[in-house]
Amino acid sequence: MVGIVWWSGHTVKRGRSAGPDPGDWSTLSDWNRSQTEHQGAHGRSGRAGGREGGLGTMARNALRRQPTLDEVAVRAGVSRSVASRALNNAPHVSPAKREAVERAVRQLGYVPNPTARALATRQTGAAALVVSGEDPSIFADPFFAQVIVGASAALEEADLHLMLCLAASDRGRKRVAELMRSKGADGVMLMALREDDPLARVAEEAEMPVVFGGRPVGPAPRWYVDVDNLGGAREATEHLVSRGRTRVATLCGRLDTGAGRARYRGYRDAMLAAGLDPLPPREGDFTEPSGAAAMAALLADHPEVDGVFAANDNMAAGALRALREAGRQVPADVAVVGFDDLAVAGITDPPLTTVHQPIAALGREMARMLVALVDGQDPTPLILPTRLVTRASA
Amino acid sequence: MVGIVWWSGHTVKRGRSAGPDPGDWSTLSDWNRSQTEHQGAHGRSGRAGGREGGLGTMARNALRRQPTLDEVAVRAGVSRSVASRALNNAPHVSPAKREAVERAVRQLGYVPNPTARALATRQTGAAALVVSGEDPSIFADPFFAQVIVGASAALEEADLHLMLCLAASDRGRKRVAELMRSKGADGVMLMALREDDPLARVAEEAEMPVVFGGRPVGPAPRWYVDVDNLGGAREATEHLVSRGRTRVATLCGRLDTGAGRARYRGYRDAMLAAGLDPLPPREGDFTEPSGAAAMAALLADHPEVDGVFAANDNMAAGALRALREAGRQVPADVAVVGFDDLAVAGITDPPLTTVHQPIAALGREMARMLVALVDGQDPTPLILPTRLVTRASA
DNA sequence: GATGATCTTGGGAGCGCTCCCACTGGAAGC
DNA sequence: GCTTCCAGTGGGAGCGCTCCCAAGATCATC
Repeated sequence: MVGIVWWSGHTVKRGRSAGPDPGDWSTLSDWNRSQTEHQGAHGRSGRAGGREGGLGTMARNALRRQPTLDEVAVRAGVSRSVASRALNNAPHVSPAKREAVERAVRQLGYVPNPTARALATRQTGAAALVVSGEDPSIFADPFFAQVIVGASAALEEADLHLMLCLAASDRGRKRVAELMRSKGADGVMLMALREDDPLARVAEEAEMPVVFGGRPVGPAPRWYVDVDNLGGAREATEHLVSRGRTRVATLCGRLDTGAGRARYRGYRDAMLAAGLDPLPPREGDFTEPSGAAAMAALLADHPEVDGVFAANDNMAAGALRALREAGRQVPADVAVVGFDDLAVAGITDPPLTTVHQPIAALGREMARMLVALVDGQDPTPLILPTRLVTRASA
Repeated sequence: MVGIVWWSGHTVKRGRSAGPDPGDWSTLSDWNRSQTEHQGAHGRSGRAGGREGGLGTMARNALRRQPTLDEVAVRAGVSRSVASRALNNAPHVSPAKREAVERAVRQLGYVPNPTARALATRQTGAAALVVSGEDPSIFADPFFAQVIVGASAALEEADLHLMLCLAASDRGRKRVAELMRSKGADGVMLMALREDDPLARVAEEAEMPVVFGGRPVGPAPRWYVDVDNLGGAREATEHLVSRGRTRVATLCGRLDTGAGRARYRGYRDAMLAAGLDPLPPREGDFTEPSGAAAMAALLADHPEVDGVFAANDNMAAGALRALREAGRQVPADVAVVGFDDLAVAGITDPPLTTVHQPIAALGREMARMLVALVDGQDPTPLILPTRLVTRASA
């Protein structure tokens, strides 16, 4: 059996049958104690700290520690270099040794330590998805869940892990900034950035691969994936017009977001193209209550309205509720079109005609673009198509 | 200016004003090239690979590489040890030197390298949230988004990052297993595990802190956070009974999940306690369509039903739709109660009476429990209370 | 003023991996 | 037969940090 230096000067016998050695235990215990005392800036103490007086659990954990590549190499009768090459199936390894390494890996149950690998390669093997916004609950929108599903699948293909950062609080934003500056991830996907979000600048300064999800307001970033908000909104409005609606209004989303603005522009363009007067936008914040409020206000000011394009399904659902409460029939009196085609759209009464956007694809393409970027390629921005889904509301 | 060894035997001059040095550039370029050739098992090539012919960008990136703790120490005129202690505000550092280190950190824009720290401390600074299940789209349920919001906030307090793992595909499950075995995270939160999910065993074998979200079917794990499904379901059923409903059925969720089973049991208990006959459960899978289908089937077999407890809001929404299609009035003919109190519950027509469960709190408490575990404490399982929210449907 | 006790300090080993490089021996080319 | 080449190999430095330890500085105590 090989002797492995555990800490400076102390030796732990290894091998499956090696019995516990009191001397080593006390060493470990000392080490753990000092770990605990030296608790770092982040306020957590050492991992293996003194639960239930310690010896039993701690010693067991410590002795059964992960095998290292060195041990695999020894067992396979090769050098660490060869073992490493075999593991990463790199060239310059004879079939025999490759086989020996594989066997040793299996016997020892070896799993490479990703942290060590990350330190050596300067790649963390993780990509971060940052969702920015004041209110953490905006994230509760099922929209993000779908983005995540898509991104997760694409990252899985590239064998990257997904770190999720909800940059709502100041503290959260600071952590994201630090993550980027410290290169704690190989790349970042940035979503829902407001105008002048400082995180955009931090990302740039950190010179780290960044893909934007949704073109932010302002100058276009170099890499982004977006949905054809303009075209979708135009199509929605055209649909209302084609149904003979002439007094069509829009309940727009926050105009300091790219999507909110583009969807409003699409509405406006379509109205003008049809020779109709666009009504001034009613601004909401993409939530159901804001849609209901905007709709109520709209009805008060413009009772003659006969068609409504809402910036998303949540707001459309709110509009439907406000219309119901005002005694208007949908679509007979007022036709309503939403945007997103989330699950809600099928559940509302009446079911919502809405602009379908490929949300999971958005996530997937963001992730793929990021992977390409991390790989050193230079992908081009991408706009994903939308399509109108006709249901009962318009 | 200090000379820093870049790779073996080559030296790069450092400092803000150090001009580019052709010799070093070619070195870097060689290094990058070999990085690209040696692409590893994971199929991605070296990070800084040859985009746009290389020299410009690559050299700039490479030269402006992150300052290290050593450089901070040199600049502050102290040893690396002192710098490290100052940084982690550990004791045994004189105020003067502490100040000097802080200044150097500011001047250099130093950010500690989390990977190196992780390697040295054997703590990754990340916790994983694993969502298990065949279908990745189950994750699209807004439920998870809220769990994430809660967990994220709690992890933020402990300065841990959140890794999100959707263990849907075989590949995904394998990656999660490897993540656990390689200790790629300090702890894991496991959600939506089916009966006999192999990930549970892997987690145990990896001897890594694990908190279950929702008590899985089978023997209770040592650490879990759950919602009072039993009590909530009982309360929902009692509510229906108290409204004079006697032929009350349940549309239950998957009975191989802890929540599905507990909610069914709660219904059953309440019925028996009220001296009523529980109807055999109609099983769905927590989705809207499955709720509609189950409701339709129920109506076919038991047209006399006058009350329905659905295992969650999605299924309740489906039931509402099926009832509407069957021409039944809610709540006049059939009263409906859901479970979850998600956003849908307020949007359905009529709005849903439902059992509110503190989902964000579930995520938060899972994360807190995990942090405690990582800290070496031994927290006790937690059951969070539910409460009935009465709206129009029952 | 000598003897500890405590606080500060820097050196150095270690975390577990990757990758450069120098070296070997056999196949190919002349 | 001799170079030339290259697949195969192992040694060793390096990634950037933490933490042990021994030694020096400072202070209190008798």
